[in-house]
Amino acid sequence: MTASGAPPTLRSDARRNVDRIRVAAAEVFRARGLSAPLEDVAVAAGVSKATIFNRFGGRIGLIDAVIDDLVAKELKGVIEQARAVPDVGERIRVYVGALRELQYRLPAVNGVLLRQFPDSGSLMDLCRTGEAFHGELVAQGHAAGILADGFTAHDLHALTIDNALALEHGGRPPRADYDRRTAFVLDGIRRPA
Amino acid sequence: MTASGAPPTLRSDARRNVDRIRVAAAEVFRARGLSAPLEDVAVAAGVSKATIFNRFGGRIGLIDAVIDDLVAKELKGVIEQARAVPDVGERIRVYVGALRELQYRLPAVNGVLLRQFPDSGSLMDLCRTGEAFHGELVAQGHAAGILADGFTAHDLHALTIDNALALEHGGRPPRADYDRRTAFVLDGIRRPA
DNA sequence: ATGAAGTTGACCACCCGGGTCAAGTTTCGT
DNA sequence: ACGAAACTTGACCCGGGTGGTCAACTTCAT
Repeated sequence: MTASGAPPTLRSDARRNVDRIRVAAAEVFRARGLSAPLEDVAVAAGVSKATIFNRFGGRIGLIDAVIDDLVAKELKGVIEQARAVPDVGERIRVYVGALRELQYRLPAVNGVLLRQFPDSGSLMDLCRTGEAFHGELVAQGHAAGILADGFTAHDLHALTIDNALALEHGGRPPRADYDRRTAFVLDGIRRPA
Repeated sequence: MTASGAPPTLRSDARRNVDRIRVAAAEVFRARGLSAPLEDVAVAAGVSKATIFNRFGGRIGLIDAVIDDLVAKELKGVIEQARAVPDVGERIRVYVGALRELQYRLPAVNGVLLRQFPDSGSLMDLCRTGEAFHGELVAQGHAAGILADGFTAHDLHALTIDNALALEHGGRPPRADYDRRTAFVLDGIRRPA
């Protein structure tokens, strides 16, 4: 049942503001993570903070409204990209590399991985999707015998979490350093030849 | 020249409080890191927060007063322990393992590695000591040809920093998981056979 | 033009920790 | 024992950041 108490259509100015806020939130969250001050989103949208509360109910509502275009598409893209790789070893390398690249490029994704807003259903769903794929990938890796003994899906997840924390609280290292370290990480989790 | 404006000796109650605060600070910092509320240190010492300011001037002074017994000894111990290992590969493994163990066991050490209080000279000195040893170790590792190509002292430092951030902001994983991941880290930075 | 929808700036509450100060308490020399 | 200096303390202020609210004003739609 649809809520019947609210008017079915918004007034034109309200609709315009909703759109502006969505766009602004996407920009601000993209660049500075999901914890960026709502005040800044409001300024970027050219509205007042109160309007965000009026239209979205708060940060969670706003995240739910933009997470799909912001993070879900990119993250799912990385997973699909990896799934398309036929060789298991290469698949794991592609996935870890692409995910780390995404974490570097899109701070918002770290908010998802870190479950920064457990009250956001869409965020938690997305996080679970990622985690499920980790399970899949690690199972395939062990089946093919190319992962280090004892390496678990949990370990893979911890890898991404630790990287998210490092980026979030430690800042981004130069890209070259970051990529080099990605290679060390990958070497550490594969079975020694 | 010694400051002549201040009385050379403290009154007995003041001396007692200084000792109590030092002990309490060591305990609290040890268990909860160098950012633990001074209020908590005061309570543990059975004095008021203001007394800490009277006696130590603030957090920095307090850190300077306890860092040696708290962290410096342990950290230098790890370095000496590693230096005593004859084989280079083993030396690196011992050092990384022992340092990670220390980071897990003693949150205060992470505050040092993260340079949480740049105004504390003793803290910064200690941090530099560690960094210098990293340089030494990596140079030896490359000379012996047992480190991965392109691995730098900076990378080793980043490894410890990232781990510090993960422990600080992500909490401690079960010990078994942590140790297993230590092994993956080590495998990732050594030259493939 | 009018009333409802919508917006807004200013405001409140909260939490947290660093830091300060007047007033009260303890020590110590005489 | 007593007075002054040393010392401690609770209560206070501050800044910084965030979620959230509301009366008054503006804009839209009919």
